[in-house]
Amino acid sequence: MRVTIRDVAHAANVSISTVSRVLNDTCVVSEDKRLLVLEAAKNLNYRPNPAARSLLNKSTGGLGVLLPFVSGEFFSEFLGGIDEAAQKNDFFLMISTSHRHQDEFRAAMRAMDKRVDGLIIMAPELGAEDAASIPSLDEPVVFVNTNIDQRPFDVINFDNFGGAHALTRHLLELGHHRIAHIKGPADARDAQERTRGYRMAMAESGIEDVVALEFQGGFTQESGHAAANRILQMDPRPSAIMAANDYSAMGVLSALHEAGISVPKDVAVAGFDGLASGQFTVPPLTSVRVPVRELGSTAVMRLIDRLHGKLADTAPLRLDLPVELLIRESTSAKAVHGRTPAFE
Amino acid sequence: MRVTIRDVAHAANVSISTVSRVLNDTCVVSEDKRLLVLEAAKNLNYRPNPAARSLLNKSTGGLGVLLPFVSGEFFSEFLGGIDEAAQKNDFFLMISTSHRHQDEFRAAMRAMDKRVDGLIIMAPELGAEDAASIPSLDEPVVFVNTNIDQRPFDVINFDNFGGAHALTRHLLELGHHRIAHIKGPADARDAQERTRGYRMAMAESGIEDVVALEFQGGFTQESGHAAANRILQMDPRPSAIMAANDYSAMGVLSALHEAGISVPKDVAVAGFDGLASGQFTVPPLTSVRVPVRELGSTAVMRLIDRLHGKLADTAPLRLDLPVELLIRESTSAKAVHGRTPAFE
DNA sequence: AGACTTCATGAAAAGGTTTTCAAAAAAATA
DNA sequence: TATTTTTTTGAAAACCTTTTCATGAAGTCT
Repeated sequence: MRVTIRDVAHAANVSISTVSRVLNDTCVVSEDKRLLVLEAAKNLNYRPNPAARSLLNKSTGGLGVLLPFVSGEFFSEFLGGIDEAAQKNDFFLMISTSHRHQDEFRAAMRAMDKRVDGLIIMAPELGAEDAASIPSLDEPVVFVNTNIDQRPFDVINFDNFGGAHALTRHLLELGHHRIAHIKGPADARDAQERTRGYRMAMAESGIEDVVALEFQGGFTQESGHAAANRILQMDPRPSAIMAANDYSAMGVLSALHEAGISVPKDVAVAGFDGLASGQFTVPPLTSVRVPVRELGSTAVMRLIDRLHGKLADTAPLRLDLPVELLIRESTSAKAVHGRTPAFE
Repeated sequence: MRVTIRDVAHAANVSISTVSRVLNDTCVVSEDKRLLVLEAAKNLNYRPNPAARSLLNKSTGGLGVLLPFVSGEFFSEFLGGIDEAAQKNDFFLMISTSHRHQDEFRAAMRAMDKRVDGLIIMAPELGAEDAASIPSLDEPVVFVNTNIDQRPFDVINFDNFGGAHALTRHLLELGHHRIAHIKGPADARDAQERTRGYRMAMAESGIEDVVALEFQGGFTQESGHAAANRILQMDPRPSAIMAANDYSAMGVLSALHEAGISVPKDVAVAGFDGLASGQFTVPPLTSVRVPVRELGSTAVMRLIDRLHGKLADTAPLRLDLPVELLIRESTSAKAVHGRTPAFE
């Protein structure tokens, strides 16, 4: 933090206003002074102080991203989509994690406040009552993968319900009746939607007593592994397991393998998210591809449109991105001896 | 950007100095005024402007992270380690990607400049000549997974050479002689080190003509897949393939599977990085675990120590984090019918 | 009680930039 | 040439804090 605009002005023998004008080319300045300034700035390695600048501008050129975790394939792809879109539009990125905790969430909000021009928030665990108590910020916010109804925010989600419904139907059509379901974190809205899709499909097939088939999980391999072991102890053993996400499903595969149970011959397994690594499990995992990368880029574009005032009096967005059923060998016995799912 | 410290001062009927003192509790102020200020600030929902603050302080409370990509298991875990350590120390995080491009790298450097107190840079493709031309910043920098010699920066790397050497020896000890090697990006220093380890181990075994066994890859599944197909056309076919990272190795597995070649019976396969998803490939992938999460947290801690001036006149750090050989079924035939690698 | 120290408080400067406003210089018009 | 218009330039205000300095009040000591 050394060389300032004054130094450049002095070196070029002009006023600081002129330097500012040249560097932002905001006005016409005579060619000779222009060159003088440019050279002085270069020689001194002058780099404007963004703090001073944004104090006037009231804009930082940054976007804030608040999400539960930063690692894991799901969040990582999401960030990739965000990063790409942000970079293309010359915004820098500030990133914070909540770990699904209220207090970390609030702390992150506070930290982002006024350091960025807008926020993208993914907080699936955010309930209606929490939402009401969100500290109000001055920046526009786009919520993703979050159920926020009562506030005038843009919201972009996946069609979790539809995906889970289609996936459950797929299992039913394969002839499965006793389909166990490993749920996601109890307070995560996306997980709840998936469970809702499962229940609906089951109910439509006339299978009512579904609660006994549901097991609590936590979107992690560990929880999937543990739940699978409990499922294996049920007396009429379920012939299929639908996990709320791919990580849980991988834990299930691992537990079944340890127990010497063949997939999908003895038990079919399905996940949710369509992670790339699902292609490489044994057997490759049936899942529902959610366009998580696209979610990131769409959110950025929407946010930037808001920032540019293009959407000044547009109604808040409610968008559910479509999902896609990925049928692989963990459910579809016929495919077991076929080739690996397409490798692109 | 509405309510300022003036408004609070006015509401509490004190001077702005007093408000500042209360909010930062930097001096003693009488209890009655203190309460008045606190209440006014709360009522008005006052949140200090970080730009104004850092203009005085010359500190932002942020760390910048510059890395090739933000998605993918490797970078994702790295970010996880960084995030955890940064959050614990109350630093926010600014993140940029270079995509291995010089110009994006420079743009990111410029964007970070003065917006953060220090930088963590991962730029494996940065050569000696590039390093010399790094735009000089005022903030301290810790380089990770980057070969920078001639500058007084802290540098933390993995023992890529040692890991590759050990992995190659493992294959040699299994009786393989014709071990093909799929290299990483030509300009990536970490990839070069891995190739060096491979060559050294081969040479030590008296295998000299190693160049014919080397194939160019790019750290991606696609490149591994393509290279494997070329390897399969060699006349005395190699009995083992050592890829420069796990993603390439997964591409290899995929190509071998398509060609109906059994792993490890016909061809043994090994990767590098020890990604979690390597547990789930068919068969599970032998690899070298690099402590990438730890790399992130170590870098943060080192950087924060520098910021606090604790290392004022300490010599720049040169640290190679130890790596660990992970032997799984893709190389070790005996394990093929054993159980899945430990699931924790 | 007087001199001196401690304490709480406010005024003002500083930090680095952008931008408004006015002045000066140059060009154009009569 | 005198006057008006246009163009270029610099001075200063503004942005929002923190911090130094000075002031006045309160407390302490002989």
